[in-house]
Amino acid sequence: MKVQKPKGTVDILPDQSGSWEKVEQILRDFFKQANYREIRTPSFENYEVFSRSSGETSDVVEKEMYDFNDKGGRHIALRPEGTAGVVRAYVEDKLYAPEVVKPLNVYYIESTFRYERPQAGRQREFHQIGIESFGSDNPLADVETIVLAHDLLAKLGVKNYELHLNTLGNEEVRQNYHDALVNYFEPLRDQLSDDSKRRLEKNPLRILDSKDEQDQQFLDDAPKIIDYLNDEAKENFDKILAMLNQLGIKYVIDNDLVRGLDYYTGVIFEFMVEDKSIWQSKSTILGGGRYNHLVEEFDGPDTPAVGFGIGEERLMLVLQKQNPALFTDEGIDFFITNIGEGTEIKTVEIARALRKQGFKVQYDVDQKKLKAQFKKADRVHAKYVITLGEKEVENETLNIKRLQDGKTLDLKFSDIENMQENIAKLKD
RNA sequence: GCGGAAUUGGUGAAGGGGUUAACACACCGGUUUGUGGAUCCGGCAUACAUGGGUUCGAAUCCCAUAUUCCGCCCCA
Repeated sequence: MKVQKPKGTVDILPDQSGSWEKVEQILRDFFKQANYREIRTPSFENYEVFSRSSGETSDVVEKEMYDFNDKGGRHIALRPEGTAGVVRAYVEDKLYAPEVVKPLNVYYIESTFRYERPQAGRQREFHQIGIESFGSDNPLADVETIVLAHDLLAKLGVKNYELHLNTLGNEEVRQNYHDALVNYFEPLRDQLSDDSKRRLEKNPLRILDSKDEQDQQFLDDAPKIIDYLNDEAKENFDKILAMLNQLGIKYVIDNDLVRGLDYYTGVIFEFMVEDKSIWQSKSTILGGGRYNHLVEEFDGPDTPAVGFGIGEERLMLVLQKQNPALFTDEGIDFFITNIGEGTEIKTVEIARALRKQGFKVQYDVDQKKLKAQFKKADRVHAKYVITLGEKEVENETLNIKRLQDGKTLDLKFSDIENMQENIAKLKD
């Protein structure tokens, strides 16, 4: 039977998985330092969880949802982004309960799915890393989220990133702006693309996102949200900007920034990376913002929230260029070669003793010739080779060779118990 | 969802209708058998993405399908 992975999926092979582990470990440690704890939610949800939260007219819902009917006739979708499932869990599992400390801070690292035409850096199954903070409407919560995003990228070694900021105001602002857009576009209806005609009904904000040439000509003169901010929204945005200034975090205000999902309500942001060796133009690797009504949308209590998501594949692509140290193979500490009658059990015993001390140790289960064992030791990048022959077993000696320079050292079996110290006797 | 290009062994690939599919790297074995990364010798695709078709004959031509890559849309 000929097997092939489904379109748009990838295998992360052992040569690559090590760097993924390292990156994820850095992320987990970082999140925990800020007291964000992990949340794990299902890979699939009822279709409505995503369609309602992301917006019926969003591209994600209109054409990228990986959905199907299961054997029980339920309309299911694989998650296209991380936030909706977390919000669903927040409501369903009653994390809004007073005994849960607020804000409730969570992070996730998970597979995400979009039914799209694959390309480099775009897959049907990919990985998203994100954080969400529930319960605070204070601008400091927005700042904390942005600061974490900023510091995380810095800690990972990402360079040349630029923080883009915009605000969608609050409910009143959105309503006024919505009306302004409708008033502006309605007379032009006949000249808009079919997509935008539909958007005009359902979500005029998304017309601004249109790349259709037919629509483009009208966008420049369309109302700008910045002109519709009321005092409260303006004050809120200004507070955020002021704090970022005081913290020395650089940003650019981007009035055209409209994120692809409909649930955002206040500040929205993207971290874009420019690296000509990867992408022609700037690419977003992290995006997020405030979404104050999603919890209510799912019949939970009025709960402000803010968060961000990172595309792990894109992050890895950038890190491969910008932080190659994460992609080196450190190899193992000891490779034990053995030759001669009755040496294999002692080999296993030594391996176990060394592993118990935390060393990475391997021996040749194929029991090939000594030369072949040495070759294998080279190939797995072993630092030291211990050679165990009948002579060594008899005399209880340990013959150690450092592959890097060929220097050798003879120890006793009893020295194994404290290898860290004894190996240091090998002089340079 | 639309447009374009590709697909030969573990890898990089040559070959553009004629019958042992070149070469290189990697790997395996040997180089007199207890010490690696060198040299030398030998081995390594009944097979050219899959399925049809044209032909006396196809990896080479045609069609379909699959996958990958590039661009658009959009995004992570």
